[in-house]
Amino acid sequence: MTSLRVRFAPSPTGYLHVGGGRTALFNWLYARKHGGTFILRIEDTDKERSNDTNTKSILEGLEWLGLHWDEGPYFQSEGIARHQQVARELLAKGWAYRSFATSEELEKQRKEAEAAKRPWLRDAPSRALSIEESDRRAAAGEPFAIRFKVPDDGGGTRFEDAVYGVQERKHADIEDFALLRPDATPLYNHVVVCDDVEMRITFVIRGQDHLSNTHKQLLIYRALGVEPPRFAHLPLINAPDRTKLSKRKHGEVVSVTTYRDRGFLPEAFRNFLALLGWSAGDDKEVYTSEELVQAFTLEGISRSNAIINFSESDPRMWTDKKALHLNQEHLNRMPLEELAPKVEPVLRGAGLWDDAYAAGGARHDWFLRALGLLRARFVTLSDFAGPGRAYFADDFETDAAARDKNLGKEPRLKEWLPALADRFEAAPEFTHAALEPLLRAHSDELGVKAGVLINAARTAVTGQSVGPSLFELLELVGRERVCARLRAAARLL
RNA sequence: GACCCUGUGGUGCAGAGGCCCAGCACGUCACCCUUUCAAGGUGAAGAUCGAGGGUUCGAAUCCCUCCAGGGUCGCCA
Repeated sequence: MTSLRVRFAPSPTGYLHVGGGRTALFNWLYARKHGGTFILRIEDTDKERSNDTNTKSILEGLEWLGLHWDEGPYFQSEGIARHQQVARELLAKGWAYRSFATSEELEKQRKEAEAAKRPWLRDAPSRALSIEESDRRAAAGEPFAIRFKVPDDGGGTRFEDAVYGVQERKHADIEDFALLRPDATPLYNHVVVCDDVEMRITFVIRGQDHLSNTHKQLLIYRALGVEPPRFAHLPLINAPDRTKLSKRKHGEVVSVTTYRDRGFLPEAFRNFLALLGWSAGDDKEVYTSEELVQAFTLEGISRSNAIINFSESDPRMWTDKKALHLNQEHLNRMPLEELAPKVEPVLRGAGLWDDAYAAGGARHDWFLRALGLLRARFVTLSDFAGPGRAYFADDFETDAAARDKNLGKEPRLKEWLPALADRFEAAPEFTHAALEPLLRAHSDELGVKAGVLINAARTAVTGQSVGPSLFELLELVGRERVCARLRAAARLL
């Protein structure tokens, strides 16, 4: 009885993208739900394309997502000697053969196969070589790759995928794939099996792009005499144009760290990712992380590819609206005490942080009230430093459209605003309950609709045309700042 | 080309033969509330369930064909 072990095995040929993030998430959820071990393995066998920067950014992405691994990161490149050893064993046992065909010869073979309308399957001349002849040529220093000798027996491979169901493939449809290059460096299909065996992986959860590769890997398991793990393949995530997501084509939306940098909550992003290709079978959409772990099942994974919607031209749709919406939900449902530490780094980054806001600090309660009031209309954490800037600093910008709409149309505001400030100055207490009658009385006396003053005041005090209820916001910002801003706005008219 | 997978409103998902003249959410639109709104409330539009054939008393759900999209076929991962 071995315990459940799953792994996420990205190759560091790029940063962590959303598809990878989701694969990692599903592995993590599965492990968490069943008390298994979640392993991280970096597949860096392709030295040409792998680099440390990418590895770092993948780890960063996973950390931000909160997908903590129990073991690793292991680096595939560290096991090369073992991979080579296994390949030599396979060769010795007759499960593989030396493929002496040069690149040119292979290309020729493939062209001939194509011309004959047959798929290329084997390096037939090499495969037909006697062991003695093969040994002799190898000893003579002739370069060769090692290829798996797919049985010629009319049989096939079969496995039951947890998502896609029973999968069968005839040996006659599987080509003799290479295990080792002529320089003895190992290739993907071989390495994955070696490492999954070495790490005693019991369940492989990965992208659907590996579905057909699985048959090759099964062949290796069989040759090795090792019981293969179970498999679950995940549908792919595509771009709105239905093509594969790529940074070149689709830009930053595909990178997990973009979501971090744009003020996403990791739990919200996990929630979004989980819903891309999975559902509990009901209509529930907003999940806390605990609920997600509870509800997650492989059976709920769908087989069709999902599309992540976004638009390069519309900044409000820089990523999927659903993701944004989910973030807003999480932002608004989260206890304020939990939200506060998440907003802190954002404010720090914008130079808006005050240590008095911290838990136990003099202004902590005020800070929580501010977050509570502001978040109803905010979507991401970044909003606190953007449209929310005026609540934390005096050097905020006034939105041009807001100024035109609320301050620019009524010239008499030049007098009305300072007069309002005078009234506020004299108010016995600066609370929303006390402020509202004051403003309304003021507008009555002036014979204008309260809305004119209310909207002008909102823009003067916060720089925005939208925001929380004015009187609550005034109370929050405080008498001194409010009055100063009302007068300053009037001076600029 | 070969092999494999998929196909429910714009998007993400429900739906596992009758409860579906198809549900939820996002988005869109309208209205209400109101001091604003990218907030809240209410409501509307939007799907001949890829197409065509079957099976069945009855199909989005089962079968066949076709079409479309995706994946794999590398001495990439």
